[in-house]
Amino acid sequence: MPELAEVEYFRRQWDSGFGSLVIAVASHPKMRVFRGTDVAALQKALTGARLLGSEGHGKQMLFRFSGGASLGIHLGMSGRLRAEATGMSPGKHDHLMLLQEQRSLVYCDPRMFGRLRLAVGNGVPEWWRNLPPTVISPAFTRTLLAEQLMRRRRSPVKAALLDQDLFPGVGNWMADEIMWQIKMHPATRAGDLNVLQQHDLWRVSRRICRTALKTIGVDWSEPPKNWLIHRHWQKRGRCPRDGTLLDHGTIAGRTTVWCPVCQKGAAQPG
DNA sequence: TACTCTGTTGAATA
DNA sequence: TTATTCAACAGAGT
Repeated sequence: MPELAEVEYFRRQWDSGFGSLVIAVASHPKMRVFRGTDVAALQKALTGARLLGSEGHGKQMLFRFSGGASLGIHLGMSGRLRAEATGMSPGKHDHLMLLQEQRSLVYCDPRMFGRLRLAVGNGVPEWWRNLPPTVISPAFTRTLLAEQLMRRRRSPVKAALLDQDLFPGVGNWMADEIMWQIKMHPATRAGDLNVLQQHDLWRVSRRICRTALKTIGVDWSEPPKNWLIHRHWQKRGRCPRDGTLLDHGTIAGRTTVWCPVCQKGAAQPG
């Protein structure tokens, strides 16, 4: 589920815990989500610490605690965050629970492709430094995009959209949404875009990120009715623009949906 | 039963 | 060597 806006929504689910102490930490310490992380150290660092705030960057999140500890969370394919009333015991997939006086902050992840990590001491964690510019930031310039498209000139544009170093936070549905809104076949080679197409990609990807953050990211409300996302997982979905039966296939290793009429003109996959 | 999946990684391949 | 594709991870839903 979680792409840019979904991650932002889940990050806010822990806002109610800001300013409160973590009384105890419950975990499933042997689960895959803790790979590479010392769970005992994590429990020790967070127990008795106060949750100060959080930041998001693409699909990554950082939660800051008093005493200098930072908890990094990536939701993977099926991770979620929620706040529960106190007294709940962890469910099968609730791999980390931060117990506070008024609530419990829960990380749940059935498939465990997500990841939890800890940094202690003051300063920015090593894994939170040198992050690429977010799509909606001023540093995400047309020039930067053009350079990166040229570097990956032989790969499909869809693969470039899924590259977290270039479009942090963009995932499968957002990539398909962007390609559909700019009316370009997702298998188009990155190096084949002319200047106008590059500009379209830049402008539309920023607009889609902003709009998704304002809807899904705030309260899980629906993005605009005419977006492709609403037809994306329908078995026989039709293009919101022209009603054509949507085509689907695997591009850049991922399920991809596109309209064969308004997104034609590029090389076919395979 | 068999096949799907909104993600990332490291190995295999071109 | 460099860039891209693929299999693996693990569980739930169809």
